Amino acid sequence: MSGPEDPLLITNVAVAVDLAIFTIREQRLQLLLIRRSLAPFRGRWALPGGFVLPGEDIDAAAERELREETGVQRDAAHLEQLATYGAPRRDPRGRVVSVAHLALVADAATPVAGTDAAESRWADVADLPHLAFDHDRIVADGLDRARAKLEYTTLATSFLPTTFTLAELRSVYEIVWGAQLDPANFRRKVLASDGFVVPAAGGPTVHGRGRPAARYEAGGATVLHPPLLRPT
Amino acid sequence: MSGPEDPLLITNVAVAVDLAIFTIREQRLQLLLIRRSLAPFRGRWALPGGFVLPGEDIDAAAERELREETGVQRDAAHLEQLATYGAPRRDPRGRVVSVAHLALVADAATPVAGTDAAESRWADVADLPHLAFDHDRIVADGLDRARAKLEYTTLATSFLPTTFTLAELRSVYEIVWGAQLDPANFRRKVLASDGFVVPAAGGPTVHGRGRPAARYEAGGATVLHPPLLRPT
DNA sequence: CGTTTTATGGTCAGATTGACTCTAAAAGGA
DNA sequence: TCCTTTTAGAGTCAATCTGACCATAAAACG
Repeated sequence: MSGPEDPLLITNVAVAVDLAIFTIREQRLQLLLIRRSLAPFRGRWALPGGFVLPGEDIDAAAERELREETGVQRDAAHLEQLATYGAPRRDPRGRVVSVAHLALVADAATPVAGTDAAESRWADVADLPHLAFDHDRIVADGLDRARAKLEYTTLATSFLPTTFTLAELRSVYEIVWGAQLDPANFRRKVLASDGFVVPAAGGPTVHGRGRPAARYEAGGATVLHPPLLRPT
Repeated sequence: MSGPEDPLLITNVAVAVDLAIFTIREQRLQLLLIRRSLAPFRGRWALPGGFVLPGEDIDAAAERELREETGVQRDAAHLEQLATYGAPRRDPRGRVVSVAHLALVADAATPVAGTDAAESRWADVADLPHLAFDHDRIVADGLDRARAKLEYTTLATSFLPTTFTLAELRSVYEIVWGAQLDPANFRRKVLASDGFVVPAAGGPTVHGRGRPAARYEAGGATVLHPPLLRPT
């Protein structure tokens, strides 16, 4: 593009980042919500987010927000840009362009505490309230992205702690996709995918019931060849 | 996110859209470039783009730019948001956040004429000059996206006119992926993909050499089940 | 100590894939 | 006209992959 040659064309635009932060808790896919304490949409639930600071990179702003809201460091979670939402009237106070991000975090590492005072909670994705602004759409887009990316990337491991069993990994897929997978076939495909998972050092788990499962950790791979397709 | 509660936080940010417009001409994947007539990067090639007007939706701005640069209407091409680039120093004049878009257009419908005066050309993707701003990265990201989306969507048809032969469709894949595909196997997979292509009304083509091929047109499908994976 | 539960290894028929072969239908040249 | 060249399109076949199962292993529970 070109620069602001004509200052008259420059709208006073504010740039924000909003985060759709997903995790899996209690066997359910959940999303972090913040209750707005200010107008507009005061009292309404919304995605965590905030303005990009002067001189701050957009990616850095997203990382900062993720850290502020969950205490999660960049390397302990997956964070990627989702899409940018800039309809003229999406914020009644003025032109605000929001660069939405998708974050996947592990359960253990995401206390709701540590937030900047505002009330927050993990909400079941299957039972979300109507959100402020255009955040309903952002969440829908984020869900689509997450579900699709499980097929051809190793992203599912982002929902899990450092080491995990194949049953836990399968559970991630089942919860995100809302479909049952055959344990034996899932194992075969995952183990055949080069670099998806590698055996972890420690011994088996004590899961409580059933035969203890071997522990694995994420391998170096980030894309899956071939993909692990959703059941039709 | 929340609104501009503190006016001091609002940087004077300009929002632009930049377009990576790909087409296939002369059996090569090409990208539309504009030569900058103003500083910065004056004389350097860059992606077409411009500022989002006050009150204009970002998507609308992208459609407008596409129309201005190529004369292509929205429905005759594929246009999607790619990513947003907002590093603080990406534009030396000030903070400019660019919402990059990816466009795929058919050859016939894209004259370089009709442009707003600036010099423009189609450049081979394999032989691009060093572009202004961070446009090299935008192009690389757009290429990755396009190559990946050919696998699991019917996007390849966007490069072709309304009706086309399977050889032409295969050629799109081969040019974008830079790999040869077996004609017979390609045909089998495409015809087996429900709604990818449907036979066109008109008779066969006279291609010049060889047996004339049947004409097809894009079917209603937009995603491919199963995907048409790149050769390994 | 038997029952239940889950992990993990195998089996098998059917579907899919990649590599090829064969025929059809045109153009171009001798 | 007839032969050669070229590409479209149908078909074959072995290797691989997939989904649906079955079987055994290793724990907890009563």
